[in-house]
Amino acid sequence: MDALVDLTYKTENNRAIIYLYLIQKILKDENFKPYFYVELKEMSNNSIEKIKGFLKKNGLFHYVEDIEVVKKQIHNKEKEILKIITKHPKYVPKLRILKDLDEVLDIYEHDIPFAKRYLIDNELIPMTYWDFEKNKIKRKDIPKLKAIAFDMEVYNRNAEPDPQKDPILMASFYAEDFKKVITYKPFSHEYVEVVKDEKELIERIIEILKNYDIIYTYNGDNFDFPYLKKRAEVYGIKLNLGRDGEEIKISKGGMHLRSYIPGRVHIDLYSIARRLLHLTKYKLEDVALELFGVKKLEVGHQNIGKLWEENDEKLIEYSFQDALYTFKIGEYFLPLEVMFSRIVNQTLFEITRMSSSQMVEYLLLKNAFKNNTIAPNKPSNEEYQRRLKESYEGGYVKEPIRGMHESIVSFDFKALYPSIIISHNISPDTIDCECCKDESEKILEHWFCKKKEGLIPKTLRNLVERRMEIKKKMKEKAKKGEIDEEYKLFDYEQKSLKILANSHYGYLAFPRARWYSKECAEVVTYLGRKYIQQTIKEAEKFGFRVIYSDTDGFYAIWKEKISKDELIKKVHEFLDMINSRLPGNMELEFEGFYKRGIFVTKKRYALIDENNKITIKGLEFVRRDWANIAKKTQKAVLETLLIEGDVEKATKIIQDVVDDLKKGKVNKEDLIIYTQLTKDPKEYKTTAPHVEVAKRILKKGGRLRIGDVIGYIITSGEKSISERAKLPEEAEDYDVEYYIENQILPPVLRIMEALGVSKEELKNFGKQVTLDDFFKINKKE
DNA sequence: GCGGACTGCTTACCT
DNA sequence: ACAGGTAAGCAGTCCGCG
Repeated sequence: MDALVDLTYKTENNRAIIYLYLIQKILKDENFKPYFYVELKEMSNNSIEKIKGFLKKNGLFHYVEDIEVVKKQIHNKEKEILKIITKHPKYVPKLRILKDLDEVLDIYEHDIPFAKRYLIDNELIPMTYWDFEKNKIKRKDIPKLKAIAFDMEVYNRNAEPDPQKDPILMASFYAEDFKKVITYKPFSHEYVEVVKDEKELIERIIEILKNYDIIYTYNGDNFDFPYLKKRAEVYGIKLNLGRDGEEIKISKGGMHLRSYIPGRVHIDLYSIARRLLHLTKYKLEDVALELFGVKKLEVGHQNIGKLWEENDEKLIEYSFQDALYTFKIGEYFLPLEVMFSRIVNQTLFEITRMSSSQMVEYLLLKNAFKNNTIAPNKPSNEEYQRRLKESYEGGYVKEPIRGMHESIVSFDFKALYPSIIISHNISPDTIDCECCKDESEKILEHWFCKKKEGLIPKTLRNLVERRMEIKKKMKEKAKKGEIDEEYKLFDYEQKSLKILANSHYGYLAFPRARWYSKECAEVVTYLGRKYIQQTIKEAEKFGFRVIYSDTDGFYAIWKEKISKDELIKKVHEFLDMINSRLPGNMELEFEGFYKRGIFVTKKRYALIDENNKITIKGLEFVRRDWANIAKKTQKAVLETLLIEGDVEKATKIIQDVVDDLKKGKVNKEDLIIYTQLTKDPKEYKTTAPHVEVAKRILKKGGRLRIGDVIGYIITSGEKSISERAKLPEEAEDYDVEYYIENQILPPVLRIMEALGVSKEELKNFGKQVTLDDFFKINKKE
């Protein structure tokens, strides 16, 4: 029983050999050859001879192993093209020059990495117990792999650690069978292992990591492994961590680094957490708190050197917890990533570093290969720039009826865009086809092939059908009370299928996509708007009052007072009517019932259900760029209004917070405003608080990366807000007026105003509780 | 010269 | 580095005003 864990290729005798790393052994495939396609203006022996002549003349012919004529689907037609098979992947870039020949129209699939190509062309599913004789799945459970979490602490002297000078202090490990902090200074802690010096530490790290299949890190791609490598170089040690003794490969993947260990799976959880969670900050402790509700011990990077010198055991505990929670987070994300790896058919290492558009693209490449279809090329830079400028209309958003509503029901379309794409066969290879030109019905001047299913609808239909099957199995299991391991795996699988299905529409309009089609994306949103608007019209006709709608769903109340049971009955009558009219697999669903809801503006509202569960959308409470004190106050006000409808009490809450702020009774942490740095501080055209803070951090020699989230406090003074923004550790006070006028009051006042509480009324409430500053604001408008 | 209105840039959200 | 639609803050500029 074995499974494919990783795959790469190596060069032996100038030949590329595919290495398949299974759990038990390593297999080699020496027969798979790199290739790409050449489309000729005219397929003829003469043209082929000219190409060969050109290659010979330019000393390129020895790169070519063979040239075949193959029949492929290209530009929606079957056509003979050349398949140029080369002796090594590195020759493919050199042979791209063929593109410029007179005889050649274009070249294709010349930029697909060789190991990925192997998985596209071969039926082999990674991370699955596989029958290598019969070439099929043996079992669906996740292969048992030995996993370890790894983390290092590094000396620092009030600045970024410098790998030329600053040593690694300790390494922590967490695995089921190995929990240790290894260092070279005596510390007393149950998990400490002491070695002689840093050199021995590095050797020990290598020795330990070589026992595991999966290595979890938190930012290991960009920090731990590159740093370890540089320190190892200082001692002349090679990081031969690979299964076959290969060295770790640290390469640039776009703006970031990636640390690849052949034959093992290095999973960096930082990028995964950023992709799959939705948090204010993404430090290890933030993620641990979110996922497990535990407060991890924190020491702050700048204190590590000091703690080390003081021999403080806290450092050991901190380091140990880093490894422990990295492991836990790894376990948490692994199943979903395994499902992506299986569905997209790429290795776990690659999958954990792919964006959703990349996953969609590799899935489409796989399906295109199965359909004998040539993949379109990635856009040139000019084409990319052209695409960037293209825009089109998106989803429909209805202006909400502002204020409080009671007994609200919500409806939404089940997977609106995927179902539109499938039902209307919308795809770059079906749009405006020659064969259906005289098709009577046109959508935005376009039509879609009626004879052949497009690549994207076909791929989507496969995802949707697989998901429905799994959901069915899950239902059966749940009925039998079998909420077991298999059930949980089904759940991960259906989740990953859903995520992939939902990514296809965005991919169509992604300017770097191979299968880009603005026209297709435009038709999808057009039909989406049409369906939701028609459904809203029908709902109104039926007797609902639609309060608000956004893209694929809407909130409604019944036109007159009725009981909840009657309302739910109306809901189902309406659904039956609508669904009987909808085409294909499109379906409107009942999403939920809410006792009350406050609608403020488009994309900003709050609801409460029968269990007093509150849902808040778009309001400041859910935004990271507001101080916690402002968010907490808004939440308290919303709760009071939604549960009790008591405006006066809400006013009192606000007054109390204002008083606390004035008295300086508010926690510093509650005053921090978090804002993401989205570009290099130099690039900003405007002055903004977080940018000013970022510039100061850099001036002091601190490290900042694009994408980092900066926390700051507005301190008192006369200058602009940006100039008064300070890092929490350097802020000595806070600007009371700023926090009252710019943080606390705007979010709560917007809600009060939505309820029609006039400024006059607020003033009166204020007088009763002797508010003073509260009214200053009201005066403002 | 002043204050409010308006604009551009920016962020983070919703679907 | 999947899309468009949207609200809102801050900084800077415009505009009216005897």
